[in-house]
Amino acid sequence: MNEVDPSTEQLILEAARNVFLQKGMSGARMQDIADEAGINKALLHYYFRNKSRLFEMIFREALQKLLVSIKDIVDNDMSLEEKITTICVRYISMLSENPYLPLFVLHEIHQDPRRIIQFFKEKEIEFHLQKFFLQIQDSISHGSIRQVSPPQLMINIISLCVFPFAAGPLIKSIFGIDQWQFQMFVEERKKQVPEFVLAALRPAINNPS
Amino acid sequence: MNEVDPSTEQLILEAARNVFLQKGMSGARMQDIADEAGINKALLHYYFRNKSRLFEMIFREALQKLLVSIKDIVDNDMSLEEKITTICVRYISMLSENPYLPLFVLHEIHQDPRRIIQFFKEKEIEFHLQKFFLQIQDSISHGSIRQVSPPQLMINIISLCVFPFAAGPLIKSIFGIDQWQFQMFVEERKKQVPEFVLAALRPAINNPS
DNA sequence: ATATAGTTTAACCAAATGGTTAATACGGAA
DNA sequence: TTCCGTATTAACCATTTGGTTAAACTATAT
Repeated sequence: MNEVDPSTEQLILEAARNVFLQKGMSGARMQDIADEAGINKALLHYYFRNKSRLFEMIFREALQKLLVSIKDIVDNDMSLEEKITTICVRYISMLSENPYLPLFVLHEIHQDPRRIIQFFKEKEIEFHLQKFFLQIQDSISHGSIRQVSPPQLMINIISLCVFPFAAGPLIKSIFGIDQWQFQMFVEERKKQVPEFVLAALRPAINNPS
Repeated sequence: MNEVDPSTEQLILEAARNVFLQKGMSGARMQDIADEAGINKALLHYYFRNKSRLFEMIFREALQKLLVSIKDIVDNDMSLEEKITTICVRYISMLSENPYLPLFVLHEIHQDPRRIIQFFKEKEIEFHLQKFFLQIQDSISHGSIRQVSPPQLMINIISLCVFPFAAGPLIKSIFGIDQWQFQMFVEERKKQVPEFVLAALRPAINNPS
């Protein structure tokens, strides 16, 4: 009796996830979510007080998936080269299964940047970031990669992984390809992007002084 | 009498631009736009039949600015290296002055991908694209850059230029920097990105067989 | 069986929102 | 001055939308 039937709650969350990720907070209608879940609209308010709360659940979950998976990948003892390759491959894979994640999160953060403030207090993103930056600096000092600003490099890597998903429909349209060909294109990037980044980091040919 | 007072129409478009770029189609309220323009809500409907039409104007204009500036840059007789550098510098500059453009356009295309179909019929994007791809192929054959898929390379370049703007608020938050420092960061990218791309394209050191 | 607690629904409500209308202000032509 | 067409507004309307309520349903324990 005191136990909540998880299936309904999960059903709603699943439906909300679909609708919110597709239409965003302002574009989503509670009725849409109810329909998608095959339940009455009032039931949404029974489980989740209001639209904002329901949205919050989905947004946090999405932000989590988007940021924490980076943290997890970065936070281990691989070499920089291995790490970069792993980030790209795993991150592109994750996004292939959640292609709407980036645009959704970016759009909602843009709507209200306060949405992230609290988040970073909890997780220790900055800490893990610092460690990664140090590793980059070490590789530079060591001469194994060429001089580059760690934050710039990091944004470069993220850009190359994430942007194609945010721009999915545009890319399909420009290249005149369908969903399936797009997936091939993205699959190809799992090889291309790490190659590209590592090539960009290779120290220039020694000047023969 | 027959002449429309341009100032009011422009005033509305300016206001609509601000509001739509900030909040998107579904998040924008006609009242917001009227307020922003300092006029009555009915006047919006007098000049532009309805919300969709007004939105269409702004969206087309935005898409135009985002895509045509690429075309213009790509369509000249520079060397590939010059062209890449020019694209990055000019495109990042343009986006610095229109930072909301990417997220707005990407989000609205995602909402309704049909919005682009018509657009590509008019412009000859594909044609210019083909020319650019051929130039890349030539450079590869010529051995002046290493083997790389032209579409992948193109998406790489666009990603590196555009993504930081789509992720502006997120980047500020992660790095704990303010608007001004972010602008510095972006300014720095005008150098970093072309450097990065050209380094990635430099042919590998000859294998000494 | 029936009381009880959690679950689900149909019907309803108030506010927000896109859009309309009729009346008014304005500015130049006659 | 007096028209007359354009520009502008206040008031209004219909629909949508987030949210509420009270009743009905379900299952379990006694």
